[in-house]
Amino acid sequence: MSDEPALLKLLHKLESRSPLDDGDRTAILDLPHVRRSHEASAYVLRAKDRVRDRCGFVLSGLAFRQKLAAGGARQIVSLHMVGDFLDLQHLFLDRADHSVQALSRIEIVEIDRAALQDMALRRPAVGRALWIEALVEASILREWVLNVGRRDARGRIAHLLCELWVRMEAAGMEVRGGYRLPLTQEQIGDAVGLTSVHVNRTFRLLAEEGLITRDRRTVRSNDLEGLRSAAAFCPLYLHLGEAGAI
Amino acid sequence: MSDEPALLKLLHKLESRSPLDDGDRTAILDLPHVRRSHEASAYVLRAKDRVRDRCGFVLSGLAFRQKLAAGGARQIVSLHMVGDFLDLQHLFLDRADHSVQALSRIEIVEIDRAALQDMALRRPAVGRALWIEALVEASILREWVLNVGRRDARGRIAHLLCELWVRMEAAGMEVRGGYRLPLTQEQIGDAVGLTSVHVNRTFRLLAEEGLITRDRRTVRSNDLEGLRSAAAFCPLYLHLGEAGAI
DNA sequence: CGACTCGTTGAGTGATATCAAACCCGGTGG
DNA sequence: CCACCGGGTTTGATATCACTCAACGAGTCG
Repeated sequence: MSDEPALLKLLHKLESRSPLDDGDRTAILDLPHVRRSHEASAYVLRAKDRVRDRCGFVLSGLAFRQKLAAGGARQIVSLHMVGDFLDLQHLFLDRADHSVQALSRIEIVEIDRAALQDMALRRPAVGRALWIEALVEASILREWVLNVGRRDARGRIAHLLCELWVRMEAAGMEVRGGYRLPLTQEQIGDAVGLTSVHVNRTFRLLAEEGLITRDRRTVRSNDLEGLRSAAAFCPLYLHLGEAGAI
Repeated sequence: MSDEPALLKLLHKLESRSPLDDGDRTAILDLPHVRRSHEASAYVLRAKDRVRDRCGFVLSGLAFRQKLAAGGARQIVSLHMVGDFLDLQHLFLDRADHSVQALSRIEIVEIDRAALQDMALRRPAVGRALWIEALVEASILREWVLNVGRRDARGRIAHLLCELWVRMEAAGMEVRGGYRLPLTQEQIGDAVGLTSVHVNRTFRLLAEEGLITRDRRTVRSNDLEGLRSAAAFCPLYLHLGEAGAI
């Protein structure tokens, strides 16, 4: 339970994106850092604040990014899990343009921001890995714009479920025919631009179609193909196959 | 009309994001490059293609990024103008997750991709500037998710108009009480997740409210404050004040 | 002048929101 | 062990925003 494993996880993640040499590896493992955890719904970062001098990397649990519209409407703009960076999006920006919040209890490593900036700019292999991380996140944002802008309720939710399915698998989480989704229906609505009531009805619809089954907060599917086609899900945008150089 | 000015424009853009030294400047001006132009609606890059080995930087004209949903519905996920990079989003990714298309006739400089990657990874000051560019673009994407997910038609269009207003001014384009918006109403709809018919009605509504006036494809406003408040526009997400380090 | 694309408008429909109530379940305290 | 409480879920009834379909008008290009 030392914090050695924490940086190892970070190392593995980066290495999966770009080949590193020994210098890179030891530099990563030498990064000044602190382990922390947040309770569900705790803020990791608040919109409009000055960006913190530590950068979080998720070790376990889920988190999300959030923006508020006038009138208090909320939009969740991304979801994050093991192996995701929480502050890469602000690595070189000084004002937070959105909030980051824990969804469930999460554990993170906080890395010194200046040190991470330095790695990004002065260690090409690490820099490449970080670039890829940031670019993939932007790609997911584009898919979310499409999701919210051009799919109906059924497609939106099906797509969200497919995306999480694939991302969780890729992140090495336990996904065997289903997974735990610790979002309330209201939060799901905030992620896909719907009302909690309509999310509920749409879940029922998907269940009636035999595409999913639900129990508490776990979602399962015996018909993943059906779900994918309901979502018109194409995982290219997750850039999973690419290690940066093919 | 040599292409000297092209790289100078690029240089100025980068310098506005991060202070550069002489070595950076000459490296930028030495970048292998080609000047090109595209006719309106020409593709600069197609989704699912292998990413090209040149990176475009806009000198004049407008371009947009686009994704298709099943059934042919289209979503425009971003708009670009002078001083924007067209391929930064794929700088370290190998498959295009979206298409890039010219909106009006555009002029671009195409920079050798490997050379730009190299600058990003090996010239810290330039790398920082490129990071900021990419991160701001992601920030705009988050705002678009919010726009499409949580604002009504009036708010969405007002917000788009405000964003373009501010970005065009910041890019040094001529904006004096109004600007030319070379999008068809259908394209505007594709950008904000509405039908062209509804875009039309909403424009009329905004005009009736005295928030805008239209003539052909130019939009003007005598009541920018009113328009901003209709959009609940807060320009923080454009990160214009920040040079990267405050 | 005809053909086309884009903008405008009307009428009818449909998807999603809103409001409100009941229910379910886990947690807490008597 | 039961009663209660509170957040989340489920369901119904109704309202509304935005979509669809369809026609017409206006500008542009050959």
